[in-house]
Amino acid sequence: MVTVEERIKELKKRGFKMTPQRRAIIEALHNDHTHPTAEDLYNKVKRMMPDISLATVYNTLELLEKIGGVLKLEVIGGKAHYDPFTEPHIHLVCTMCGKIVDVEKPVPRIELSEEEKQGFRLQGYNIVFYGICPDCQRKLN
Amino acid sequence: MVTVEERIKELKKRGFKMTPQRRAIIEALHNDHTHPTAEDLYNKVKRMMPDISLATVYNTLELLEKIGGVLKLEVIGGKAHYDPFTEPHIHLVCTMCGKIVDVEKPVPRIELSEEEKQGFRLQGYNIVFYGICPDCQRKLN
DNA sequence: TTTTAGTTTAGAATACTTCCAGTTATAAAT
DNA sequence: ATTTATAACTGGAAGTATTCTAAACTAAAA
Repeated sequence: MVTVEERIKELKKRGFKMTPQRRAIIEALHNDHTHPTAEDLYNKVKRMMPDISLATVYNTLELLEKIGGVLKLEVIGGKAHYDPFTEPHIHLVCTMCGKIVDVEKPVPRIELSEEEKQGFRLQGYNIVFYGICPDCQRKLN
Repeated sequence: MVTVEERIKELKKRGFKMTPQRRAIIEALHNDHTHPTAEDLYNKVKRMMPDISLATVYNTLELLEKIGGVLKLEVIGGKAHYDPFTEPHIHLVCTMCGKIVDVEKPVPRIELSEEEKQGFRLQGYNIVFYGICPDCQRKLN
């Protein structure tokens, strides 16, 4: 797991300025394993930094995404979730409440032949499982 | 590949009414292998049926989704795409323009252990490859 | 036919995200 | 330390995609 300091070092190395807002957002993201949305992070950071803007959270997440510092998960119901753990891994998504958890399992290696690639220059792939989480199963009864 | 008539029969069997709008939307969807958005379908159907409403397209797609008659793909950039081919298959998505194509390859079987499921009741899984399509590669030069 | 319950329509409402203009702060240069 | 140039921040407006609403309409059953 990459640390907060490593992410910050990477940003500086690329010539971006370090600000208290960025540090707070990166820390909040790294201390949160629930795959928070931008708004979740905004609410967390606002407790320590009441004047921060939601736009700054979006800007910082976009910046992190560009340098490979966060995975943006656009899986269900219009709200993007962010994952600080950027190594390839499988996600498990609840189709009722949208909750996302990581699956601790080696990602199966899937290769596409040249024909299957259809001329695309491949960048990677995602595997997402769908299901109903324990909480929502309980609500069904 | 399931036909338009089979989809319509399925809707009737479940007690839904058949309307010219629904038929037109289902036909437009089945004749389109580009994974259209709701708006794409709206624009296509409007040529034959100028008074149709975008809301009807959304309603019909939601209805189809409920009976398993279409796959809703929420992969990139906020706009849902719809796929009339509902057998499990791999998708290839362009990260520059959002284009989606099907991959003709048997879907690898991936099993999760009880521990890996974390109490979820599984419903299925998706595999999505990301890359840059031939058109967008050309634009890069 | 008549009935009725489901469907369509247009536009309003909502939800998430991006954009914008003015202000402020960082980091480099002096 | 001070200055300076530029990047980043803020709050609110704007932009998209989708859902909601209420009135008018219509498919299908009686």
